[in-house]
Formats: sequence, C-alpha cells, structure tokens
Amino acid sequence: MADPYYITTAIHYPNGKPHIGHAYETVAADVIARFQRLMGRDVRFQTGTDEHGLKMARKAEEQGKTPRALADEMSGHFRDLFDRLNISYDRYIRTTEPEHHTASQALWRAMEANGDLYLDRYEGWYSVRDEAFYDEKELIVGPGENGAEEKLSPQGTPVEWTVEESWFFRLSAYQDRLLDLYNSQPDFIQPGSRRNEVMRFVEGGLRDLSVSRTSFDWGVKVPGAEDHVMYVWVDALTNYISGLGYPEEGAEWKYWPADLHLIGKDIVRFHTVYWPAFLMSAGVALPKQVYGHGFLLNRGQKESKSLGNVTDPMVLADQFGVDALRYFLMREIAFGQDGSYSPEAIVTRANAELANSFGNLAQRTLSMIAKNLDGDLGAYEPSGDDKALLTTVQDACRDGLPDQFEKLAFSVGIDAWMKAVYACNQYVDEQAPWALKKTDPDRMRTVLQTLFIALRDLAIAIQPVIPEKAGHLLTMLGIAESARSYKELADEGWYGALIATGYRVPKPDPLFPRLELPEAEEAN
RNA sequence: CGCGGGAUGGAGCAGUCCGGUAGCUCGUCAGGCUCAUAACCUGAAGGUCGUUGGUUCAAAUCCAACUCCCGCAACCA
Repeated sequence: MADPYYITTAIHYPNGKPHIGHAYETVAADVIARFQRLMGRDVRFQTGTDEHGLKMARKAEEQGKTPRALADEMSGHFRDLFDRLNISYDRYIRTTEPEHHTASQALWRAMEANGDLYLDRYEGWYSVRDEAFYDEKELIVGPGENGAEEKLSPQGTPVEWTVEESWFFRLSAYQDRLLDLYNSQPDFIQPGSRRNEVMRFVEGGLRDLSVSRTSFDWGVKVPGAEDHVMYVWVDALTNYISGLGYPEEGAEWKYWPADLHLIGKDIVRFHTVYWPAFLMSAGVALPKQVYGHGFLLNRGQKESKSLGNVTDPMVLADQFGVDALRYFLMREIAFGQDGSYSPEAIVTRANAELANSFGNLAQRTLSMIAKNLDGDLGAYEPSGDDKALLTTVQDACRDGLPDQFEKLAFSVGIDAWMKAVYACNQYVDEQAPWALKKTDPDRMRTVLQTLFIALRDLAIAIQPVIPEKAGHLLTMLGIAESARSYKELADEGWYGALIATGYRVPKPDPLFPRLELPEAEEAN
C-alpha cells in the first residue's frame, strides 16, 4: 500500500468572505497534495472553516442572524472558492460538525486525565478584539476610540477589567519538552526564521493558558462544565485530528501524524507551541512539520478593507483563468516570504511564460505535426542533438522540479522547468523544422518527434501547478490518464506503446490565450 | 531599549545559512527567423549588491555600529 501523506491548511475563520490570502495558502497546499499524489503517495488533504468564537457570534448578531446561519453562508463562500480554484481536498471540515465537537471533547478529557487542566479564576484586562488578556504592565495609555486617554492593549485596542472563571492548561509544564522537540527535530518549524522566533518565545518562559470562556456560548462545550465553551484555538487545532475520526482510530487514522500543517506566518505560535503541547498532554503523536508561509501584498501593501484594496480571488480567477492564477501564485513569490501581486504582474507573468513560452511551444509543435505529418508520428530514431535536448528536459522534469517541490521551493522548481521550456524553443530555432520540410523530411520528423516527447514530460511535471491545462495538453498528446504520474517519467517504453496504438495528433488549439489587462486596471 | 520583514542594474525579485568571475523575469536597444498565440531565437547596454568600520588572500554573503523603508487596531493567510 502506498505511503500515507497528510497535509492540512489552517482552517479559515469565516467572519468575512475569502480574500487572496486564503486562496494563496489553499492553492499552495493543493499543489503539494497533487505533487505528492503524482509521487505515488496516498494523500489526504484537509481544509475547512473554523466557525466558533466570540467574533463569529458578534458578527452574526450585527447581521441579525444566528451564528449557525452566518457560518453556513460564509463557509459556503470558502467552499465555492476552493472548488473554483480546483482545490483537490479530500475533506472539508467545519468545526460546527457534531463529530468535531465529540473529538474536541475527547481531546479535552485526555488532557484532563493527564492532570493538565485545572479550574481557576481569571482576573485581568481583557481585549475583546484581541480575544486576549493582558498584564497591567503590558498596557499602554493612549487615545481610545472616543479620543480620551484610556488604557489600551499593546495593540491599541480597548481593554476592560474582567473577572472570569476559566479552565487553564498547564502549558508552563511543557517548556522543556517543546524546546527538546525543536532541537531534536529542526524541521518541525519551517522556515528557519520562524523557528528562531518561536524558540526565543518559548525560552522566555511559558505561562498557563486560559482555555475556556463563560462569557458567550458559541463554541464547543467543556465536558462536565457546560457553562464553559472551549477557547477557540483549542477547538480549532483539534480539527486536524477530528477530520480523521479521532478519538476512534478507524480507517483514516493511518494518516496521522500529519506530514505538514501549512499555515500563515501569523499563527505559527498556536501551531508550534500550543498544539504540540496539547497533543503531548493527550498522548497523541505530533505532526512532522509546520510551515509558516508569507503574506501576499497588493502592490506592496497589505490588503485591508479600510484601504479599499481587497481583491476577491474569485474575480481574479474569472479574469485570468484558474491555472494562470495558480501559476502566478506559485511562480512569482518565493514561498515562505512575503510577496507582491497586481493584475499587471499576473498578466505579464502568464503571458511571458505560459502563453509565449510553454503554450506557444506546444502550439507550434503540434500544429507542425498535424500539418506536416498528418498527425502520424512514426518510429523514433534520435541523433545527438535530440538526445541532448531530451536529457535537459528529463533532468528538469525528473529531478529539478520535484527536488525543489519536495522542499516547498515552488518558484525555484518552476524556474528549473521553465529553463527546459526555453531549451525546447531554442532547439526549434536551431533545427528549423520548417526548412527541413523541403530539404530533409525524415530529419524534420525526428525533430518534431523529439519535441513531442519533450512536451509530454513537461506537461506531466507541471501538473500540480496547472492541473487543468496540463491535463488538456496530455490529452492532446494522447497520454492516458493512468499514465501521467511522475514514475511514468522514467518509463522509456511509452512512446513506442503510443505509436503502436496508431494515435494521431489532432490539430491543436491554443493552450493559454494571451491575457489582456482588464479595462478598470488600465485606467489607474 | 517592544517584535518582525526589507534595502542587489529602469521595475520586480533570487542569491546571503555552507565567503571565491553578480543571476533571473519584465523593460530598453540591435540583429535573426517566419513553424507558432504580433509568438520564438541571438547579442548588447545598464549594478562600486543601503552607509561606515572590522575579520579574511578574497565579503552581496561573516562580525559590529548606523541610516532609511514596510508590517504589527480592525477585516486578516
């Protein structure tokens, strides 16, 4: 049986519609999931929505809805987006599912049984916006919302003195074990800059964590203390195992521990401090890696409603096409770092690389085959130049791209692939099959065959990033859906088998039509 | 002393961990080709890698100090 591979995104908080950042993270996770499937792994890919918490309850109240109705509506927007973006999730989890509540309570009981939960009173300055308590000494004084001087959180949000009964998790007891974890598994937190941040935080000492609330009831009830609901992060993090059927160790439990939690850089602490501590306490194995990716900036600025520069990813997909958008996101930005995007950047990148270089390579090759060979390829007897090109292409497709994707260095991997595309266009020019047509038709045939073979490898390799277009090209090339995995790249016999079937290459249609900048963007 | 990210040819970036002819895309200029999606290929111009000092035979890369820019209320990956 294939080796299991479990990848998750963060579950998204649906108190607003999805934005470009949600699309970015989920596309990246999908590329990884598709990549691992092509590598032969038995992949489980989970995403979903995190629907509890005070902010959801408040938002629903504002809109005169029940939290449940708001959650249903918003979660639907996320799901629609992911379906539109061709996200190949195996499980779309919602924390409002009864099974998730059961799982969260089971994890809670396991932590309680281990002696890590205790009831106490919490008194302190609480910021509703931050959903966090602060020490007196952390507070700053500044102009509040009505302009008067008042106590504010370090983030400048209003605070109120709150006394609340709360359950606490004995996080302080886990400091040494967490540091041991980071030291013994240097890859647990990636990239390295995030790891340093977390280690410094943990080395500074950990305080017990307040893990329940009594001030509202939109959440998972604490077992045995029904007037408490769990702190949203306790329940949210549990999604990664509740989606596999925890606490039952059924058929899907083979996927745990997760190979990768892909998350944004802002929530690294929750995933690398709290989550492993909860799991240690409950006696559940730890995930293998947490990767905190960077943020997408709109022309270098963070997107925000107040700046009015929020982009609906659905609109981008409609304007530029899903595959062009996916390609841009993975190609333009060094994964792990922040990156910038704009309509011009998407159009430029997609036109230069997908339309002009790759798409046009396929178009010129296949139309010459259709026109000059009547689509009939014939047996292949390559010369030195041909073999050299194929070696270049194979190196990129078998090693260059996969090696980098394995390290989540998507832009570097795509760059290696792109170099092979350039090599093919260069080869076309040098060989000039249109001239050979008159002088040496046999040689022309060999050149076109070589390009055909190269196209097949290029299309297989790039599938994770542009699944729809790569699939369409492979279909034009006559490659069966069952013969598109990465291991097929090493199969030397496929070409002979294909021509034995008498396959004829059809007259092609352009894979990536050139994109135009939408009118609205040209105006500014 | 709050935290973090960044400063590399006109623009956007990689390279910095593990020092050794400064690389990519776009843009500009010149040439080639005409199969192909006004696409493709070749060549050229253009950078003292933020500043200063240090280590070294050698620094974009290591060390120290400094300057400037950007995030860190809310929505929010």
